[in-house]
Amino acid sequence: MKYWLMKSEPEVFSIDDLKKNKTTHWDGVRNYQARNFMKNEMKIGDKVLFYHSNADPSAAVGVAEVIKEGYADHTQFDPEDNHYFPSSDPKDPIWFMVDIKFVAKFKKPVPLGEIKKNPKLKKMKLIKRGNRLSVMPVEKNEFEETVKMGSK
DNA sequence: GCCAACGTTGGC
DNA sequence: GCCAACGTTGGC
Repeated sequence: MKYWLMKSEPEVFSIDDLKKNKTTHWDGVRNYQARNFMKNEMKIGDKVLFYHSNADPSAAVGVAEVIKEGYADHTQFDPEDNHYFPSSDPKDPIWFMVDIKFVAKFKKPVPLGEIKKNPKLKKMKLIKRGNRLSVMPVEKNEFEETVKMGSK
C-alpha cells in the first residue's frame, strides 16, 4: 500500500465537502507528473492525506482512501469545462483521475508551519522548495506522523 | 532542440 | 496582491 498527498483549495473543494459527499473524482489535474501518479501508481486502498492549499492557514486536514484507480478525466472533452483540453482524443485520453472516499477529518488541522517544524517531516516533498504538484507520494512514516499530529 | 515569453501555483 | 518557482508553448 502506498501513501499520497492531494492538494485542494478549500474554496473549491474542502475536506468538509468530501465528508458530505462521501466520495469524489479528482478531476482537473493538468500536470503530467501528477497524472502519472494517478494513472499508474495509485491503487485501491492507498491512503491519502487531504491538504488545503491557498488556505488560512494551509494545512493537512484529513485522510481519504483511493476507491477507483486511474481512468479518463471526462472534463478534458467538455468544451464548457474550465479544464477542457481540445487536443485530447477520447480514444486515447491524455488526462486521468482517481476516485477517493472520505475516511477521517483531523481533530485539529496540521498547518504547513508545523509540518516544516517537525524534524520527522523534513523530507516531505510538500515542503520542498517550489513544489507545485497537486498529487504527490508521501512516505509511510510521514503519513503516520502527520495523522498523529492531527489527532492530538 | 533551445529558450524567451507567458500562464499558473501557492505561500506569505 | 505580490512574487518566486515552475511548467508549457511556440518561434526559430
